[in-house]
Amino acid sequence: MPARGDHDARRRDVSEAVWRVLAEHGFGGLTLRAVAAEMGASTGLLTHYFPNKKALVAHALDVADERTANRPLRTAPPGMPALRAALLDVLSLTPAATAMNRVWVSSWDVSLADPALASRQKDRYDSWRGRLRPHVAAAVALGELPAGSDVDDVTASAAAFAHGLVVHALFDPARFPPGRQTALLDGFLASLNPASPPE
Amino acid sequence: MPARGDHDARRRDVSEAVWRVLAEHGFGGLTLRAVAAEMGASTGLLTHYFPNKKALVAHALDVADERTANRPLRTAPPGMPALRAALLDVLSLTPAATAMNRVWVSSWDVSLADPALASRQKDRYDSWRGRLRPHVAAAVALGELPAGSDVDDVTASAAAFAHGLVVHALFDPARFPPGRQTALLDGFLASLNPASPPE
DNA sequence: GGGTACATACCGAACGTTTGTTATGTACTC
DNA sequence: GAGTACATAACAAACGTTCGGTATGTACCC
Repeated sequence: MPARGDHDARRRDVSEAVWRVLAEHGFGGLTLRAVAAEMGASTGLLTHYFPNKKALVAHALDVADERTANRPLRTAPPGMPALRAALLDVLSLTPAATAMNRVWVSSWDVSLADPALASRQKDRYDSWRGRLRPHVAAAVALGELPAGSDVDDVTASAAAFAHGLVVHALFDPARFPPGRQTALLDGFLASLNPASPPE
Repeated sequence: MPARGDHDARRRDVSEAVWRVLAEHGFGGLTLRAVAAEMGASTGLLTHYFPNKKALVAHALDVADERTANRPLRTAPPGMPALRAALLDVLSLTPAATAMNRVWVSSWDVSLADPALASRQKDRYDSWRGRLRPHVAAAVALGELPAGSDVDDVTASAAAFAHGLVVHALFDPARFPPGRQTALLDGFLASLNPASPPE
């Protein structure tokens, strides 16, 4: 029996079961019974920790977001290498990352349908771009990007490119293996600096 | 009452009602009764034309795909202008295009969960890149892109960029109004050619 | 330290609703 | 009258949610 006071830990356990169900069956297969079965518990447990299904989903996305933020990130020198590393962290280069991306892409449906979730999703990508931005700014300062570059525009472009690549790789993993994803990203980053030769 | 023999037309009517429901409530809100109500009919009509819900959804996606292919496209000179036009056709520059993209993004959840739909979606994006590719090849031939460019890579990058932009614009339309989407796309296309100055 | 009081954690069943699907009925066309 | 094109009604299954019940803790009193 779990000791008292690990209420939050239990909620996290539930959220991870939610995550596992989503990774396998998508939102269409996400039911309270499926989640309960996934963690070997009853639906009573779920309702004990969450007022309703919507709250359960929202918390699962929050937990995943937090785990994404706290996972071991690639380290790289400031400027372009750091930007590259941050974007590589997002691509589907490992099975775990692929499963994660699969769920995030799936979540876009419910997020678009529910204003509250949509707002949260907007904030998420907003803050992601906010974390990318300093790297772009550093790259400009270091002369790795043209002096006239609009930092916000470059950041938004890089974010869009990475997310688009995630989607295409999810549907056609054979055509977008990790090596090609990396190569495409490198090509994109290289093209941002007109001075560098395409080697 | 519809005349006899327009069986396919009626199926298309149904699919467009499906589309409208999806645009407003996502797949979580897609029920046979909702579709029937949307077109002022009964569920009996739906089952008369489709064996089950899955077939109904699949056909709706096919019809939308066909409509996407046959819609009035921008015309532009071969090479980069044509590529730009083709990508602009995909962005959320009008309310209609936004609604369309919203549904496509939503469909990614079910598509990822169902192997049959996933395969179809893969083919769709495959053929889309196939339609983009000639423009890239023409741009290389015309000297608008570096002679050494890998046509497939550039095509894939452009497709990914556009789709990523679609997603970000859907969640944060205020930050990605049509003008900025166009500007970001132009910036991306300009960066593909190292020779052109950033004006 | 035993006994009472109460909160927490969870199960398992039940509730009412909604779902996709099927069956039946009706009107119109050829 | 056979067949198409629907509406209407009914179906069982599955859904989210509610709820009574039980087990297990902690807190306090004597």
